[in-house]
Amino acid sequence: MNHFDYIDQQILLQIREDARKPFSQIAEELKISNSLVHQRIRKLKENGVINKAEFVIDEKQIGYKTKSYVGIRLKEARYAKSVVNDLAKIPEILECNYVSGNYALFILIFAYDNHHLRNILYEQVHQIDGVAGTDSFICFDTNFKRQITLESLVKGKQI
Amino acid sequence: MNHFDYIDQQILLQIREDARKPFSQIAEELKISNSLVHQRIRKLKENGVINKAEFVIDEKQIGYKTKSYVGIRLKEARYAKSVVNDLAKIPEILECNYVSGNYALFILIFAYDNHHLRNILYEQVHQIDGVAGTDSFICFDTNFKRQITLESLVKGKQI
DNA sequence: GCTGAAACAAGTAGTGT
DNA sequence: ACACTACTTGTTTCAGC
Repeated sequence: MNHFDYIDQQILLQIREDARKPFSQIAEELKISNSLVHQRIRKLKENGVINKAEFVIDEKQIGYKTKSYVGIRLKEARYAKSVVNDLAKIPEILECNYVSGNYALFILIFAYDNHHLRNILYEQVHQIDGVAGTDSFICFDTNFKRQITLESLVKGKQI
Repeated sequence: MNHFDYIDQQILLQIREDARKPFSQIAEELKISNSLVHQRIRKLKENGVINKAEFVIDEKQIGYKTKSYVGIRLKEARYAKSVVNDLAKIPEILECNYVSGNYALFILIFAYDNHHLRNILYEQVHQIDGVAGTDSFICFDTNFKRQITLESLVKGKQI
């Protein structure tokens, strides 16, 4: 487990909201040198706390209007690995997890519309060897979507 | 619906993978001026296609080991709005959607461990007025997690 | 572990085609 | 819609505390 101090926490809070924020500006606000900001960010990368900076694309704006979570049941548990492999080939599936409960796998799909979603499920997912059935949870609206809190992050003294 | 050309597509492909990639470098690779890169990105922002750049934080590295999707059933549909309001106050809930199917709401929770998850569900979520019950889909492993494909984005000629 | 200065690279804005 | 130039700003490295 990593150790974070107040500076690390503050840097993380800022860059996760704006990955293009100038390091020099962060330095100014925290009243530290910009080389220190640089150093800390390098260490956070080395420790795998942050990996990459991404511009967030609004899926709706580029035509993907239907978002749906889908639970997948398998004929037998041993199919899991090969099913995951086949699911990975479908570009509209953005996330795939092994889960507890009624389903073996739980995936996230973005499709152009409901019809497109239906096609992906019936013509692609259901054709995969080992898939017994699926249940869809189509998202009518996303009420909120946010990043994890960092308030509890600082183990040391907060200056 | 927006119109995208080859340049827009290429810029999006690059900055969504590395939001800190110098615009001048993108310009060089696409053999255009860096002011054009700048212009295009400004337009993509104006159109809401991209909104912000975020550094991706690895939740596991900062102590959140348990990821779980949770379906929520309500006593009556009319509770939906106030329940969403109360869910938003729980910081470990990172996403909340209205969905079709067996559940009214579908949320994503990150907790320190299974015990912490149990506490959040029993002591917080289940106490909310209108919540009838929940089903948890704890993620044992995330096989993949990726961004949407942009191959189909270009409506015009690809040079 | 941190700062400060200096060399270098990138972002920005205005002008012209 | 795009490129070019001049100007401003940010990044990065390294010697020194």
